[in-house]
Amino acid sequence: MPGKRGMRPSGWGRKFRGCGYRMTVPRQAIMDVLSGTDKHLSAEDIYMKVHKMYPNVGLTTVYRTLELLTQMGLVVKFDFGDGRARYELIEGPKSEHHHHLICTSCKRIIEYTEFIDEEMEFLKRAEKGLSKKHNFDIKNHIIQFYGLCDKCKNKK
Amino acid sequence: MPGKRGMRPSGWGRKFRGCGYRMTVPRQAIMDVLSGTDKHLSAEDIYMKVHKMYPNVGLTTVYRTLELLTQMGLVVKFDFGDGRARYELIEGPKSEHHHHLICTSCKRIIEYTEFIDEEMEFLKRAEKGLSKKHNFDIKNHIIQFYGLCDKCKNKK
DNA sequence: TTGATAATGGAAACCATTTTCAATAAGAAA
DNA sequence: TTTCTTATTGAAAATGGTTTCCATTATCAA
Repeated sequence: MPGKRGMRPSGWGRKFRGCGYRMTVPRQAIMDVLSGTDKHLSAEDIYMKVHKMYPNVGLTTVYRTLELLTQMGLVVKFDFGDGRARYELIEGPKSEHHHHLICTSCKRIIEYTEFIDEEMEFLKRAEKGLSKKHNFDIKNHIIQFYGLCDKCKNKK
Repeated sequence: MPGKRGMRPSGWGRKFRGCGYRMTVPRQAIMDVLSGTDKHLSAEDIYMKVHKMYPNVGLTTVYRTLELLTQMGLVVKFDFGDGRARYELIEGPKSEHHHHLICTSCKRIIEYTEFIDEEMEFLKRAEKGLSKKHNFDIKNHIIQFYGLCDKCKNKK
């Protein structure tokens, strides 16, 4: 007889309730999708994946939930310049801390996970200083490099 | 009789032509606006400023020019999550290298210029390594910190 | 000065995201 | 377990920043 009386509350449920929100089927489904991928998904991507299991969950709810998660600091919202936002769980089991190179010519996105150690060192100091000076509670960050990818730099 | 035969070509004109583009009145006006501010302006902001001097320049042209400048690597395009992009000249006379803190609750943007020295050190190494490994020609970067500003962290 | 064509502007189209609102469901209280 | 308050939802419509279309104009090399 595992568990004490009904189902073990999902870790996410606790998190939602802790912030004063309710845990619902659509929200659970969206969390499942987000924590089951290591890619940066658009709202529509997530909607389609959720839709397979729960066809009655609407796109509107996906947007609303993503906004909520972003505000709660659980999700990062990226803009790669192609007109639709991408979302990533900040610390999923599959996720690895990474950043992006963005080609300003062909809009290609390259992920990289190198130099995270050096980055950490710099960020630790910067975050500490910025938190104090601006009285700002830093929860997350993004770093994006812009330039020309190997294909585009040799064109023209 | 200053200059040699007509006007000295604007530095920007040379830059445009060097990339195979023409220098035009709207483009010059947009460059003037961009290099005359130290703020991150939206396309509409720029359009309105240009409009005062050249009322016949259209918003479409502003968008097109900003896209061109971004591709040329002269301008950075920011997304602060409020539904409209912001643009900044990378090295204007008034501009100082800086980044942003973004409050995920009230969407407030705080600019900071501190820790640029430490940043430089980290970036120099990262850029060198990333350029080599991914054969990517890095021209620019953005760093954004997300979290709660002083007002929002004490709410609720 | 001329001519090829890049650039422009206004209107219409696009499309990701948000708003509206009546119906539903989560979960605290009884 | 049932009740009740109200947060949440879904579908459709609205929004609004950005792009596309296309006929006209302007740049600049020859």
